[in-house]
Amino acid sequence: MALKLYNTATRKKQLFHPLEGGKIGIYACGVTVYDLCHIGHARSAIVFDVLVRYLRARGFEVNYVRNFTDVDDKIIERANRLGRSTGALAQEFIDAFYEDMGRLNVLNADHEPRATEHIDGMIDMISRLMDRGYAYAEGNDVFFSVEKFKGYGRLSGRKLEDMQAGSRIAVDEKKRHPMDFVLWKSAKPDEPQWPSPWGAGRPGWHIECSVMCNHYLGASFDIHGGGRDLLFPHHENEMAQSIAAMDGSFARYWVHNGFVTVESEKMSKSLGNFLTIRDALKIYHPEVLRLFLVSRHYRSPLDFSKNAVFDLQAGLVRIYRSLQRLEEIIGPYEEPGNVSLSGLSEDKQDSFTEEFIKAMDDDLNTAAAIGLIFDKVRDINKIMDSVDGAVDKAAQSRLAESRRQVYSAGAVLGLLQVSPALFFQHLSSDEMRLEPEEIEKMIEERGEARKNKDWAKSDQIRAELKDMGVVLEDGPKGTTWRLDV
RNA sequence: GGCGGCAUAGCCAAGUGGUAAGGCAGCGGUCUGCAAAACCGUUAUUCACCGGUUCAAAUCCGGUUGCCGCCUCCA
Repeated sequence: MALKLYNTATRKKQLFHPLEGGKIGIYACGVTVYDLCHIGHARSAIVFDVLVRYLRARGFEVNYVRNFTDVDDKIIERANRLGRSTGALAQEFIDAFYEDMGRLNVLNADHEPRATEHIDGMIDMISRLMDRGYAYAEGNDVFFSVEKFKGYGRLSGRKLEDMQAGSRIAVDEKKRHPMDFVLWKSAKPDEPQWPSPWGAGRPGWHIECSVMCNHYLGASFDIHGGGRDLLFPHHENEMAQSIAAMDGSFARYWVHNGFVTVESEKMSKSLGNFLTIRDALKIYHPEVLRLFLVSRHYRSPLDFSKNAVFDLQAGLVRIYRSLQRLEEIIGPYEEPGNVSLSGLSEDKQDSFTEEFIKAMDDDLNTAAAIGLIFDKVRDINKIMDSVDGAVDKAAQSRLAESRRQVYSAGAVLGLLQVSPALFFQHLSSDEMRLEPEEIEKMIEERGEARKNKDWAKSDQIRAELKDMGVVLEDGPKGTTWRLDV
């Protein structure tokens, strides 16, 4: 079995073969830094994070590039409105991006270029397009001529003649064809600008990604990703201008993630159903949110609802509870430096790793992969139930192996990254101001009552603790307590 | 108007030709003084609807209905 990815360009799942041996170049469109990221940005970032983690676990050497668009109409507009520089505004939201994505366990890319760092490259590429006859200057603006590029529209599956350019927005009359798009915009007062052969100005949106792809990954590279909505016009345009300028094939596989909707509607500021990562994390544990975002296949729309997220939380709690119980039996988990899924199946009877790989190989079927983790957790619980008390060597090694599998799978998904104790602590961090000594004292008191078979008193103490958010569990080794989550 | 996607139990969600994963919730049981947790069993004769192909279809084909996305900045 080998990795199959759905390639938007061919509209099929295809076997993935890297351009060059064990090396893979991936470019994912990042964010425009004019505001906080929402959970849709989180989903996209997490999808490619999982892809990169998985490819690395399979032994590939991945060169992952993710950009920041730091010059753009919206940034300029907002900066002007706030009376701030675009640079400072962009930096603020880049910092916020790292903070929010970091909390969600999204790893940094290998290269995280900003558009403004590649202005020279953009001018070079635009010049090449001019030289090759794909671009024309009109005043101080430069446009890409879509009619000159054979196959324009092929990626997104549309024909020039079918598109209703300007149906919702007036077409710039300087364009020779309504679908022509801007490569270089002439400078306006109070806007960032750079000198160019066509006069001072700033780049159009699409050219930055073309240039950065080319700079870090070359004229042909393996995977280009982004949200479904970027397919057109952004990716179509990126591809057209890149191939027109550099030849090559540009991206060989196009991977697009589906949207997060809220109450079945796309998030948008105008609808007011816009949920930032930051706000979501006030309600949900980061891993709960991350689990939710990978619980559905990445290409499907994902509808965000509080109930759905809390249902998943209950599942994650169950996993962590098992891991916690496991620590009591075989000690804390020692994390290996690198996660590797190659050659993991020492036990031929146990197909967990094979099945996990099979699921992930099938166009990153994270939903199926999560199902396997739950199956494995049940196995672990079963073993723990059966050995309660006396753990022999065989059971111990089976438990340790199972746990390693769960954690390896978790690491590929970017989950199970904290200790069970920490997870539960964070999950119930509603500042209950609990005094462990006080709780222990009450448990001791209840223990006395139980010894005297004073069930009324015992149950009353338990009820009091329950009101405080503490759940008791009477086991063979005595009573333990945990926070109610 | 053009293009594309989706429809699986009370809810969430895998499954793309071989007889319905998993999670949540529910019910019954084991354990427990009672609980909690865990485990076991159970919950869709059926995959929006109607036709067709096939020995065999949730899966393929045609049609119908409903929902959604893109065509404008957007993850």
